[in-house]
Amino acid sequence: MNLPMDDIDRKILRAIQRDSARSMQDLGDLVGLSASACHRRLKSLEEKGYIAGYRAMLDRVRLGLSMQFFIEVSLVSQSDTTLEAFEKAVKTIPEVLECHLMAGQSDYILRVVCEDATAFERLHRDLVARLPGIARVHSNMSIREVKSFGGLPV
Amino acid sequence: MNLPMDDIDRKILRAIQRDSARSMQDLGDLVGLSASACHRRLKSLEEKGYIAGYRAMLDRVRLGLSMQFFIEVSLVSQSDTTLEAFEKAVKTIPEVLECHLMAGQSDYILRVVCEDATAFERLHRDLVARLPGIARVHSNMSIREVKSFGGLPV
DNA sequence: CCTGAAAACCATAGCCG
DNA sequence: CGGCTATGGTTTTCAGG
Repeated sequence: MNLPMDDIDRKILRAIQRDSARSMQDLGDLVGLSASACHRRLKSLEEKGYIAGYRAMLDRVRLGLSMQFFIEVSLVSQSDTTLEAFEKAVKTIPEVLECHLMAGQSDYILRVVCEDATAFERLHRDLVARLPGIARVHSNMSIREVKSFGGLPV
Repeated sequence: MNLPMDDIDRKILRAIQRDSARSMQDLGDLVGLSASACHRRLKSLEEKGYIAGYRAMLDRVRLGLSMQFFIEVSLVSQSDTTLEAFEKAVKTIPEVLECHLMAGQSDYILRVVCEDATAFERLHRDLVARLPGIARVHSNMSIREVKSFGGLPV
């Protein structure tokens, strides 16, 4: 169940994490297999849990979400209740795309997006108002996505 | 071409960014449309550039990439040549999933993944060796993904 | 702009090397 | 395990409201 992944499996994973809209025929051609053999491999990889799902990637800028921030948040305490309350609240805010609990000082890093400066002011106020237990907030704006997520190294 | 996006379009985008493997029939049912009408809407959204692509999301932990870092990098200078050399090099390192040029001090934030502490030591040395113009590096480890990317707010 | 049916296409299972 | 073939389902197109 675990390790038996060969070069063809890796090729399949590499291919579909860049573009999952290909036909089995095309995918097979790409990795050097017939469509049916390729399909069998893919199903097996899915069953073994290597594939978490299939999604459409939307164009952030096209949707008007041109600003992106990494916001560092420190909490007033690191008690379980404080952390749990914060984490529960953070999950309900759509502009917060991701939230990571960081090693070191029990800080969080949030990745947020919004339309423009006005929207960010609103969002910032909203975050401070709705997230409980905040001690410090520091916003870092991304000027440019130099390298965008293009898949895991497999 | 730009604004005419109604509630059904948004429902379609919300649905496919969570799961793009549904049939047109199911997607149509979900948004209250026949398969053909839904298909026409989807094609139109693609043509208008709202959809950047379709991808398989791989399971990071299942692939053994259990560690994740946000690495802050400062460069020795902010001349165009320094920045360009750094950015070109950063794109070639597979473990660097993303790289952002940050506002403020011409710093970068890199999101990197790796297997374990040993792999991180290797990767860290590799980064310092291969990325030109580095003045300072500070690695922040994510202990836990509190909220994982689940799509843009649309 | 939608629905519903027809046509083209594709995923998928069975069977044999 | 992989290839080939057949079939059922899905996407995609088209006629009509």
